[in-house]
Amino acid sequence: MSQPSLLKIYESLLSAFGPRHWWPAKTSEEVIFGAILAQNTTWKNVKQAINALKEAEKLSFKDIAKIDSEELATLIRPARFLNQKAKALKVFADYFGTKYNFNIKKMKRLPLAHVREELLSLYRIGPETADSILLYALEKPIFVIDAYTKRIFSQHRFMKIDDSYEAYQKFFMDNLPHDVQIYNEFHALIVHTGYLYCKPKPLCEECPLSNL
DNA sequence: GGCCAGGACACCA
DNA sequence: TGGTGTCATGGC
Repeated sequence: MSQPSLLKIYESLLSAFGPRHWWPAKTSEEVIFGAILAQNTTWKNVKQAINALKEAEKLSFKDIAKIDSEELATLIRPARFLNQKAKALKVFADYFGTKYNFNIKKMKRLPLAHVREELLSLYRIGPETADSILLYALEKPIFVIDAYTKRIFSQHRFMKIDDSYEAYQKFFMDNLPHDVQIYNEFHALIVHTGYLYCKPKPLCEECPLSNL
């Protein structure tokens, strides 16, 4: 039996769940906060940290550049790894201010590969965080791979669970149109599917992907 | 009360 | 290079 195409999987998830309207943030900067804070953390905890920043009126990198590290760590405490993530936000704020004068439009104008390399050089910005920023904040056509993607697509035998981030990304980008909207929606649908059906104990019989 | 989340990184062989 | 420990919260 041949495997269904990625586009077909995308379409069936889209019809099962509808558009996810990602990323759940009001501004590009808020996307970047979320991308850093969401590392290996539940979104519920991330929201608490973001709300704390909002209430303290610190949800902008201009403010993060000025804030004391310990105060920042306290605000983002619910998002785990507070000291590391506080440092990551400070480092990003520094970079964003120095290089782009806190202007997201300046970043958007540059080529994807150039910005990706810059992002990857920053503290605690690895491939998933960099690509989330590129896709959801800067609207660049790059596919985001996360733990749910690996779980779902290894379980369905498209890939092996231990295949590299780059291998997964190549698989998706070689088999889908290079389209920001599709990459955005597909990854959002994968996370939604994973959250509902592909926890460590999978609920495959209830998952829409089991019908393919 | 234990398990685990929308990772990244350091350290060691 | 790859394998493993660390980071140090809060919801279910």
